[in-house]
Amino acid sequence: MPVNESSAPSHFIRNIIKEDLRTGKFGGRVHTRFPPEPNGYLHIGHAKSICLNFGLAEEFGGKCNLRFDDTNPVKEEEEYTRSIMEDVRWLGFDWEDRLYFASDYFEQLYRWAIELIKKGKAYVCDLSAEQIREYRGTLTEPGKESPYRNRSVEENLDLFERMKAGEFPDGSRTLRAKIDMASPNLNLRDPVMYRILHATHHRTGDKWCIYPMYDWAHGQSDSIEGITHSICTLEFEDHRPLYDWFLDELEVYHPQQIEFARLNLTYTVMSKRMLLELVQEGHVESWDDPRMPTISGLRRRGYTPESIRDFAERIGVAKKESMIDLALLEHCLRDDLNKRAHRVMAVLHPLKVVIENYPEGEVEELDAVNNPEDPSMGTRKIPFSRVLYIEQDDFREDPPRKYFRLSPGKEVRLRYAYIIKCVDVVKDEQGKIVEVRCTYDPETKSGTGKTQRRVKGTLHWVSARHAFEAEVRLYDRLFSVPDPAGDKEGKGFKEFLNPESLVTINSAKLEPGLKYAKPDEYYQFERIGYFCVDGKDSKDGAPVFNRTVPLRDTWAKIEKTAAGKQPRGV
RNA sequence: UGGGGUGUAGCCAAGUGGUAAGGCAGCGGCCUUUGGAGCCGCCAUGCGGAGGUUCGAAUCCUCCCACCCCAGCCA
Repeated sequence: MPVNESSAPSHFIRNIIKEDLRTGKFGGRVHTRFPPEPNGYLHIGHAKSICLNFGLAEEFGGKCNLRFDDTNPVKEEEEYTRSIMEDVRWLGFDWEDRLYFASDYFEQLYRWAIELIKKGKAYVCDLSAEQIREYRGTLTEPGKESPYRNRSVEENLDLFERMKAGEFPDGSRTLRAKIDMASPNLNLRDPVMYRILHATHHRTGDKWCIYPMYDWAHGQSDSIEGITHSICTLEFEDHRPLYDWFLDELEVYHPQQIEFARLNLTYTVMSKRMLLELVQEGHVESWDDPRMPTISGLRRRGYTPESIRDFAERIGVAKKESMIDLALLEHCLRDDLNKRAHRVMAVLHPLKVVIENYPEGEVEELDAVNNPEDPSMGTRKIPFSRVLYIEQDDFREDPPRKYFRLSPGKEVRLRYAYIIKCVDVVKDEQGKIVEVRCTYDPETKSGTGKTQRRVKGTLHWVSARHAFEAEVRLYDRLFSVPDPAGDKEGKGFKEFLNPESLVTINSAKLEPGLKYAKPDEYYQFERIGYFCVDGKDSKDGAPVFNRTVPLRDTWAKIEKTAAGKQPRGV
């Protein structure tokens, strides 16, 4: 066991495990499981659970299983199990040889059901779905017992056998646990254990036409696998008495269910239903659209597994329902990317700059550092010439106070190159600035140490002749309000979609080396943000760049507050 | 007016009777050839509320309030 466990912040589940280890409750074992239903793609909320389950096992020298909770054939697909395995692996976790499916236990579950019938603890019920609902009672009134509740063991055995044999149509009968129709906990009012579903299961095919319900399958699956701590979300708290009831009646190994609050993130929705809607109605391109909070979406957006794991650690684990600020996720991302991203220069909104006193036709190869945070990443050469592009935002004809960038008569440094001075501005007929004329000071070349002159601003740039043009996609939050799912007077979450969540730049000017950028590489476009190569739409020699997250922009903040205080603009 | 949960800063979150950790956000400042990064500092006389016990209460007791979950043959 790692000795550094104290370095991890404590949370209640970790405390429970430490206590169980101390008292020897499970013989010193820690065995968890991540149990997704293969009916959709994994999202950042699942990542919290994955990190918790696999992380705890790792921390205490235990094991964590990957188990698909595939008890409902009508909703589940092979495609989802594929993507789920890919996502868990990408996050950096390994279930080794412990890949399981609840459907692997159908036979055992069936035998256990017969056992309960024989004990008089389960019965076949002929009530329809609607009748079951009526008989269940309400939150404040007890339910009524089903007229089929007291069938003989023999009749139950016979009927159940015939249910399995396919003699009855869907919905005609169920197998129910005989518990207490007057229980204040509705889950204990004779819950359904099996329903008839003549559907083809993605793994068991047509072998079964009765399928176990979640409550009947989950605890027993945990038991079979020898799980010690069965961690799930808060809404299952009311199910725990049932979880315990089945295990106790069966007199089998009994894991401990522990519930924690699921993740909610500002400016996003997390329900599978809503995410599915976004995909099906075309509000996003697909499940892995870079604006989606899915693991595959985050991956395509340029998130690193490390940043997500760091995030999962920092948000903590508790029973309080919370809404985490997206800014924290972005902080974790930038924190990681800052250390690993390869710095490059890219001009998104080009403005031509001509250096009047720089010789026509001359080209210099300048040295640029690949990552100031990590010298081992080395340096590269970038071409400099007479005509360049700078960012339109980096020039203002009439600069506001504290504007450190270029403006008429002012000096600025070109990163890794020279200090230049703006001497003229060229406009078109509409008065739009189309070109800036400058002069450069040859004595100020970067790295020569010939001058001690300092200027306030440093701009990124790209040599016009050498620029490589590529498509750049600027992604932003998908929703424009912090809690799109928390309906403001009945408005649906889709009314809050951010119309500017994707802005495409067709031909940004990039430094030439970027032509060979590949997916899985992390870049920082200096002074702009972190970018990655889109894994789907890029081609060899024609990469498409996705903005992962912008750099923090102090100047934008200053301008914004200034605009707020003095609403006279410009 | 059933049952199960949860309330500590703008957002998370430690703390479990000895006088409110930490992170994010925010705000100052330093530094800087990225207005990035980094560094320094500030940010709860207060822990949902009211009583009570105690030398001492976020922690114990009583009552109250607010919010979330449960009436699928979904998970």
